[in-house]
Amino acid sequence: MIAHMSRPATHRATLDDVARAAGVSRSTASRVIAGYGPASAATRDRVVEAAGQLGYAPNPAARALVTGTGFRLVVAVVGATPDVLHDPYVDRVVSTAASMCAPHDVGVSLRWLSLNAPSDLYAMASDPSVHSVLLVNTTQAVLDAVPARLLGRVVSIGVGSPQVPGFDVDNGGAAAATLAHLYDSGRRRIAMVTGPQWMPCTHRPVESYLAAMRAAGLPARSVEGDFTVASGRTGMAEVLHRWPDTDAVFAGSDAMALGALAVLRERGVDVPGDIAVAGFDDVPFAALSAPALTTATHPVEEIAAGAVTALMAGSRVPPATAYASRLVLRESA
Amino acid sequence: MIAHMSRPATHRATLDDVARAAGVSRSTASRVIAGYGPASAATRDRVVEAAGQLGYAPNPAARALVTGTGFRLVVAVVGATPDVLHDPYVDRVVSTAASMCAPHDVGVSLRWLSLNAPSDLYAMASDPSVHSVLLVNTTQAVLDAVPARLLGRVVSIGVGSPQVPGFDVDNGGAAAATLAHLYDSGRRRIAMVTGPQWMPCTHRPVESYLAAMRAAGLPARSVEGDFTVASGRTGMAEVLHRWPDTDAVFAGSDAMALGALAVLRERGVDVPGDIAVAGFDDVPFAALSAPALTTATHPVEEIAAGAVTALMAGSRVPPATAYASRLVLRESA
DNA sequence: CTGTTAGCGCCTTCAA
DNA sequence: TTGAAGGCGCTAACAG
Repeated sequence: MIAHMSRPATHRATLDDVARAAGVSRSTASRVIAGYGPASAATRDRVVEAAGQLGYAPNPAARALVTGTGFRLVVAVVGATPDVLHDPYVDRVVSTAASMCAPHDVGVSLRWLSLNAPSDLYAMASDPSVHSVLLVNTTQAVLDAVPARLLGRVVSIGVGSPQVPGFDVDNGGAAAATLAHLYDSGRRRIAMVTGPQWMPCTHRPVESYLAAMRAAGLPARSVEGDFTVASGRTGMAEVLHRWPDTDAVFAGSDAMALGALAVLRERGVDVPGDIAVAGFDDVPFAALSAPALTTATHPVEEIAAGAVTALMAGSRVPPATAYASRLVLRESA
Repeated sequence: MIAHMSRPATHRATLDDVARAAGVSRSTASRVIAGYGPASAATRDRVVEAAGQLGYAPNPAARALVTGTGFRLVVAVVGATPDVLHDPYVDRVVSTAASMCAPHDVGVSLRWLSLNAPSDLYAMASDPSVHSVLLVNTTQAVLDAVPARLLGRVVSIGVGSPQVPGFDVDNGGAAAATLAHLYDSGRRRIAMVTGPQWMPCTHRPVESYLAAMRAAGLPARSVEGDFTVASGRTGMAEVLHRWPDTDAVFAGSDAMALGALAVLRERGVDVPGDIAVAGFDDVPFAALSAPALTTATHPVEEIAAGAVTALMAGSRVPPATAYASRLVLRESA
C-alpha cells in the first residue's frame, strides 16, 4: 500500500518496472520483449500487458551497449572528393533511409568515402555506434576492401559483389529500351553522352549502347560526360562538332540531357525535328523542359527502401536486385 | 610481463585501457577525456597521450546510457499528411544534418508531425534516444506545444518563438527585392501566386507583396497556390482569367513559377515580353528553363547548417536568424 | 520455463 | 587533484 514515489512523475517505464508489474524477473521480461528465448503463453501475456499499460519502450542505448549493436546507419558515398555528397540522388537516399530507420530508433549518418577507402571502412567496422553501412556509387575496389566484420551489415546501391548485396536500377535495360525507341522512330545517327568511366554505373548503359549500335550496323558515337548539366552542354557541343549529321542523342542522365537541350536551343536546332534527345532518371523537371524530355525512370526511393530494408532485417538477401525502369515518352524523342 | 591477452585483437580501446596505460584511474581519465572536471596538466597530458596511442574513442551508447543524452537528431516535418516528407527541400535539410552530425556520432531520423502534434512531441521529449529535434515548416500552434523537457534542444527551420529559435531565409526581403525589380522594369499590373495560407512561411512574402502594391498605389491581385508545379499552372490560369491585362507574375516558389511558364508557353504568351515571371528558391532547374527563370536564392543548406550547429552546440542562440536571399536576374523578368 | 548473477563502457557523486 | 564505488537499462550466460 505504501508507494515509494521515489521516481519522478516523468519517469520512463523501465524493464524493471514492467517485470515488477507483471510479477516476473527482469530476464523473463527481457525475453518476451525482445521476442527471443522461451516463455509460457501466460507470462508472455502478463508481460505484454504490463508493458502496454506502462507504455514501455526499450532504451536503445542500453540495448546497444550490451549487445554491441550500433544505432547509426551510415550512408557512405564513394567518390574522388567530398563534393559527391552534394547531390539530389544522395539526398533522396538519405531521406528515405532516415524515415525508414526512425521506427527502429536508428539514425542515419552521411559521409564521404574516398576511393582508397580501406582505413575508413575499418574504422566503421570497429565503431560500436555503427549499425550498418549503405554504400553508394561504390567501386569494385571498395567492395573488395570491405572488412569481414562488416559483412552482413553492408549493402550497396549500385554494383554489388558476392559478399555485398547490390541494389540498382536496371540501367542496362533502360538504355536498351531508350535506344530501341530512338531506332524505331527512324533515328540512325545516334550519339551517346556517357557518365564518367570510373563509375561502375556507367558501364552497362554504355555496353547497351554499343550493343544496340552494333546490332543495327551503326557506328558508335560516344562522348564522356560526368552526369552534370555542364558536361551535357560540352558533350552536346562536342557531338555536333565531331558528327554534324547526328540525329539523336542519348544522355546518361537527365541533367546532361537538359544541358544538351540548352545547347540545341541556343543554336536553333529543332528538337525533336532535327535531333531527338533522351535522358535517364526522370527527374521532376524533365516534364517541364521545352520540349518536355523523353527519359526513363529511376526509382531511387524504391531502391533505397530495398537496401535499407535488407539492412534493418539483417537477413541474407540475393547478391543483386535490379529495379525496373520505365520509358517515359514526352516530346524530345 | 605476463600479458593476459584476454581480449581479442580487434578489441576497441576502452576508457579502462586508457586509464591503465596512463597510470590513472578511470574517473580521472573520464574527466580529461570529457573535458570536464579538474586535472593537473601532467595527468591530462598522460591521458591524452595514452588515448591517442590507443586510438581511443568513447562509446556513445555507454555515454548516452549514463548521461541520458540521446543519439538521434530528429527532423520533424510538420504538415497535414505524411506526404510532406517527399520534398526536395526536406531532403536537403536531412542530408545536411546527416553529414554534419556524423562526426558527433549522432544519426538523423526523419518523421512527419501532424498539425495537432502534442502527443508526438511529448513522446519525443521522453524518448531517451532523441538527442534533439529540428522542426521544419512548423506552425505557431506546434511551437506552443513544445514540451518543456525539449526546450533547449529544439530549433525550427521556419518560424520560431521566444522558446524555439527559428532559422529562415529572409523571404520578406526577397519578395520585396523581386517586386522592386518588377516595378523598376516598368511592370504595373503585378499578380502573385502565393503559398498555402496555413503555412507561416507564406505570410511574409504576401505581406511584402501587399505592402509593395500599396506603396505603389497599385491594386493587389493574388491567388493561392501550394508551392507545386500543378498549382502554379492553375494559379497562372486563374490570374489570366481574372486579370487578363496582367504584365507580371511573382510566384512564391520556383516550382509554381515553372508551372506558370508552362501555361504561358502553351498559350503563346511571350515571356518576358508580354508577362514577366519571377519565382523564389533558385532551384537548379531555374537556370535551364526557357526562358531561364529570374528568381531569388534560398540557401537551404546554409540554414540547415545553422540550425544543426545550434543543436549540436546546445548553446543558446538568438530567437531568430534570417539568412539573406539574393535576386538572380535571368531572362523571365 | 524461469530467476539469479554478472557485466556492457561510461560518468559522477563522494571521500581522501 | 585524484581514486573508489555505484549505477544508467539492458541482455546473456548460467543454474534451478
